Amino acid sequence: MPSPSEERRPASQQGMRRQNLSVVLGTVAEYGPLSRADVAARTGLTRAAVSSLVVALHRSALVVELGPAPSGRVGRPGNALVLSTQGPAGLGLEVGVEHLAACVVDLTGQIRAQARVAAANRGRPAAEALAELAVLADGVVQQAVALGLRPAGAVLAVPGLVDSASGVVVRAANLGWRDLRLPESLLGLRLEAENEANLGALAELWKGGPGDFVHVSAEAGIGAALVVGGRLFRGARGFAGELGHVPVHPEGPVCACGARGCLEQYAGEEAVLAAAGLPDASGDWVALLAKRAVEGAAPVREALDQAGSALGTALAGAVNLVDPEAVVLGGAYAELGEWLLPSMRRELAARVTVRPWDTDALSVSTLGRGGPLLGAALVTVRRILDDPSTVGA
Amino acid sequence: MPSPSEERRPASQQGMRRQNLSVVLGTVAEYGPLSRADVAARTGLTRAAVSSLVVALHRSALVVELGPAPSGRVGRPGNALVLSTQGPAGLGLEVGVEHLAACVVDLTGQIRAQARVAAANRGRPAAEALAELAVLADGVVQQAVALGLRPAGAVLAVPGLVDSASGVVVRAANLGWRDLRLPESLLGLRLEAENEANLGALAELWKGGPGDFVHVSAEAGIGAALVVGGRLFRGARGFAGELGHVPVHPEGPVCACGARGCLEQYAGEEAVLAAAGLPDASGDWVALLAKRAVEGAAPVREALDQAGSALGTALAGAVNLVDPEAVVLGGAYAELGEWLLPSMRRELAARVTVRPWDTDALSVSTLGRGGPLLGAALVTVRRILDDPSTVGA
DNA sequence: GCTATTCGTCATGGCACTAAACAAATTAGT
DNA sequence: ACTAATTTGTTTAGTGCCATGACGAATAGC
Repeated sequence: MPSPSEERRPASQQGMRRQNLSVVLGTVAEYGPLSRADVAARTGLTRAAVSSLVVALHRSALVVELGPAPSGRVGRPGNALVLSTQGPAGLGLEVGVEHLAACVVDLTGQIRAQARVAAANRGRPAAEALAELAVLADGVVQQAVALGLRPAGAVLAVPGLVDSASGVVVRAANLGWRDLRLPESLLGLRLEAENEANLGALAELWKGGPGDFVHVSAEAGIGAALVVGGRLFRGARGFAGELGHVPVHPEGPVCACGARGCLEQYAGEEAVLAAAGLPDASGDWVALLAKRAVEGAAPVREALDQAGSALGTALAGAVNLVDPEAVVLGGAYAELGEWLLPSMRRELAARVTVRPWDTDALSVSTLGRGGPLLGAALVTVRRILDDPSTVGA
Repeated sequence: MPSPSEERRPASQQGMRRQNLSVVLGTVAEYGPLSRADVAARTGLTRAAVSSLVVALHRSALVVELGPAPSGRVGRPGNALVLSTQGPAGLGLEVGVEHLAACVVDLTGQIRAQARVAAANRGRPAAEALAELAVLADGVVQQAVALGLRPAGAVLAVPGLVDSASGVVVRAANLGWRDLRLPESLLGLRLEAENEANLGALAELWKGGPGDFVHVSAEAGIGAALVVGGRLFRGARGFAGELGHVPVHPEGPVCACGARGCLEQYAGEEAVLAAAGLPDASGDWVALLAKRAVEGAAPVREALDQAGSALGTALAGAVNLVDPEAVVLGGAYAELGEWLLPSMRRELAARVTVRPWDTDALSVSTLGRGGPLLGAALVTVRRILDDPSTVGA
């Protein structure tokens, strides 16, 4: 009794066309300026087929020709194709506890317009925050339009749990949001929400990271986004990546979640601040910790070392289970990497023993706090690259 | 700079044909006897297209017609199609520490021929074991051929690490195998090797389990196969699922792997036997433990309860990370489920708190020790169902 | 200037599916 | 019992997409 594998969709000629459009566009995107003949050679399609596909991509403003350029080689020079920097684009939005942000990214992944404002969103009515965000976004979109870009979709990064099927924000504790259904569109664009840690991981992936990694992101809670085979792994119900509640010391202190010895009890915001002797810190506590650590405050450094140790232990379990190519420290903790990494590496080296483990496989995200917003904008861009046929002429 | 997603293969008309063959065959496989019109309705293909595809599938002996049967409804009755039980089949092989086994499974997943012999394979030269296995397999294949079946591939279940890219058995400690390259073919069939725990999980999946689960399998070490979206998840290097070396008590006893407090130190064979007061047990230690537990031996029950507790703690971490639909206890420990489950459930309930967790989501495999062998045979069958075009006329 | 080479396009053909018509086989109704 | 209606499976024509091969265009080397 063979089981239902995936959805069983028949292949059609249109599907074939769709896929080949994506193949050509993806090849151009990945391997820089390429002539039609280059694309044909790389993909296995014929030059004739590539030509026909390029016509369609050109009509949708997805690729542009650079014009014939002397190649130095014998023969007629090719007409190089590149991704259009004036075509469809992605709009990324972010609601943080203390800020709002928006940006537009073109097909090449470059940020072309952005804006950010401080805002006290903790406990603020969602509608109010979203209204202010819409104004911010409108300005960014107008800048982008002036540059010849045409945003094709909007994705909102939320610091909380998002049900990816329904798009409902199940809860975002730091904002006080609960079971919030977002409007379906914003500025005439389809609007989607996604967890910010996931988006940070996607940004990391799409900006050249490896195809399999664990992206640790500590903001409010401690989350881990799993990227598997170039895709974000959401789990059966979309709750994958709750690294913060992996048991580290099974008999440890009781966590807010009810269990004992969760990672958050050792490496969460509250725990670290308490250990550092700054239990009442508020605002940008990460920057505060970094500042004190730079200054050489021993208790702070000690606290971060302990937190890194706990993180490393939990991650060792994750690495043993999931066998990722790399582990990336992102989100707010990226800025504390200097003090967290040594003990994290120590634990990983000691506990990942059954397979080869390179300490350099643990690294700090280069995107910093901008990751989620960038990832949000890139969702739309990647969707276009994956299926160019959705873009109208 | 968009990143390389997957391999970028152009779609061709042959590819379209391949996929639609698979769609039709898969639909027939999943939804029982179906007329061409039924298949067309279910898949969205036209009746004409289905007819053409069925001709090809029939030629490859993959489907057979049952003949027109009165349907009770108005109109010409359909000619029901079912999977052939006389066509291509899969050969599964198994080398255990104390046995050899082989079986042939038809397209419907039914075991049609099997054999099993006791054999002392610990430390035995691999060539010798494989030679005996070949004899066993030959007999099974002859039975299958007499039933009209034609095995199309052989898969060997090995209690050890298999590099899935090269097919080399990196190490199988209990057999004493190390970096062993298996012959490319056996009885004229292409031969592949795969870890037995993975195959057990695949059998579970293909015999109707959910599409996302963690399959715990304790034989020599403790392994966990992750099934994600209906596929076995192997990790970046193929080493995913090392549940046995997830840290449970970070300061615990030193494990053979060099780390401290690995799960194996609490729920591995040695640890459990020692705790049960049977440190010198050998042979079928699982059966021995089960027997003593049934008899009511308190130290044995206590030892199993402790082991279950450690298993549950480690699994709680895994569930928090991976969010599976279910956890299945398979392999040798399946037979000890009665005594392991209560404490496992207790830990899971206490530590999986952030998401809903149903205690029934932890269950014991119904396949028992036959899982890996069945899974091995099913690999070939599934491959045919996934790409029927590989089957010659 | 001539040849060789490479690029992009055009014309032709093949393949796989859709669309529509048709023959076959059954039920329902008069 | 005969006709109408319905459903099945096949047949025929048509469409879309890619492969093949030929052609003009543009360049380097001689």
